[in-house]
Amino acid sequence: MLTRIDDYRWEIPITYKPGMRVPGLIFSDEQMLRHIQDEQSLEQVANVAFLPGIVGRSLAMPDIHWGYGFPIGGVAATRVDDGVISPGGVGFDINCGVRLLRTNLTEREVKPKIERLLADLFINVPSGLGSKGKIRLKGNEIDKLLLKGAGWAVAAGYGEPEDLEFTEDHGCLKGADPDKVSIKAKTRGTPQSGTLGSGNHFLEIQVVDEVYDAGIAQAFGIEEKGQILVLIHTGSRGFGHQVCDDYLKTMGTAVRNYGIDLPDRQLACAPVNSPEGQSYLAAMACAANYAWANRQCITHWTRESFSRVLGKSPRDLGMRLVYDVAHNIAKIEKHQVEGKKLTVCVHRKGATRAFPAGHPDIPEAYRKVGQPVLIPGDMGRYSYVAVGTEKAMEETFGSTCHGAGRAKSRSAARRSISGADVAAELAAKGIAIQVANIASLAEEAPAAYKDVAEVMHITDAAGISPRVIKARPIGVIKG
DNA sequence: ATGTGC
Repeated sequence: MLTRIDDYRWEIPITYKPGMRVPGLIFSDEQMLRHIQDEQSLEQVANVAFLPGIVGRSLAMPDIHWGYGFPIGGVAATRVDDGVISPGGVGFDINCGVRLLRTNLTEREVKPKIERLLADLFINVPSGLGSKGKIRLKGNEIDKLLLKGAGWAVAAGYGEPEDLEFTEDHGCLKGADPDKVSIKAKTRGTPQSGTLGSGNHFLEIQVVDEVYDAGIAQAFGIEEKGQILVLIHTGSRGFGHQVCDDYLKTMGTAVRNYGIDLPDRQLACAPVNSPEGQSYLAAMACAANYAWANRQCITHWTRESFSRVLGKSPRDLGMRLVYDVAHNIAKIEKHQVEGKKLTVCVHRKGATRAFPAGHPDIPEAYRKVGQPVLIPGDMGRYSYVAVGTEKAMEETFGSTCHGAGRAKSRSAARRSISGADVAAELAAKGIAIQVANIASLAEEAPAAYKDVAEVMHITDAAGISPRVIKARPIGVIKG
């Protein structure tokens, strides 16, 4: 099924399955391929290549694993003129993403207070499955949040206007239309705004452990080993899930109405320019904005807790936002395809935008170095900051990986790993934890994930997102 | 990921 192009690129030829419109391209190496060879995820890469209007290649990042329709770690660009949009190419957790804060603090200052800090954060940042937040949205306030995203949160007193400058799309995707969102989605979303959620969502206090490119790190506000960072990983909670659910039904009907031929029902889609396609994009933008508002509120409470426990103002603590980037989203972007500038719908599902230096869509302060790419690992090992490149623009529509990728399913992890053992392992490594649900400790165990260092080795060597720094956790909040 | 499920 796979043809080796070079050490880090593997092709699924267009002839693999009749109906593929473009070849598949997987960024991986021999070692990583052993993890995925027997899974259905490669079949999903081939299936995505059937989508009407797909251009370039059906792409997969090194952290690819099986998902709904599209693989997680999949990227596909479709022509806006005559191509389709597919909710399965975005995922259930619309605008699941990562946000990184820098601080002036060092490990030495924080370590003695880590337990108090975690305890304060755990109370201040609502977390856990089905958890409700402390924001009370009344009347049509939810619609304003859906229209304005992170800007709503800042206007409501959660964070600083400067935060928006360092958020992808300033934390607000254009074209959001709350009228395209079901009452059910709004009902689920209203009490959950400003909550971390569960599963692999987390808030981590980390220490800079290795610096690969001091110049770029410096531009991002990361100065040295030992510096404290905060990484926040969450999405659009039940709201985005409901939006996805609603539109999968709509798209199921659209596939029949427009006579779209697909190898898998889960790839349900509609022409980008159809009423169904446009409605999904408008609802998806609402969910993206919900997630950005969510991460913005959590940022505010994080600053509050640090300030309270360390007895300094957030400004003195230097808790500036490095960046906030989505890894489950579809975006209308212009890309060079076979020598021509084309407007495409880039589906990034478990894939991070990685725009190069000079791109107008990245913050002015980073224009000379490129977009920060935030890659969470697992709670026992490390996470990375990388940077977007021109090569990513050429080869992957400006995209890269999004994390470690699971090595064991949730159920397999529960069967083979004990939560108590994980707690002991983390304690032995000096990593403090606060968990809403003890069962999630086994599911989220380091052993349930692949080594994110292997993933980053590939994206670095392939040139689509070179490493800038590595950070290790010293305190973890899990939903 | 998610009030784990039609």
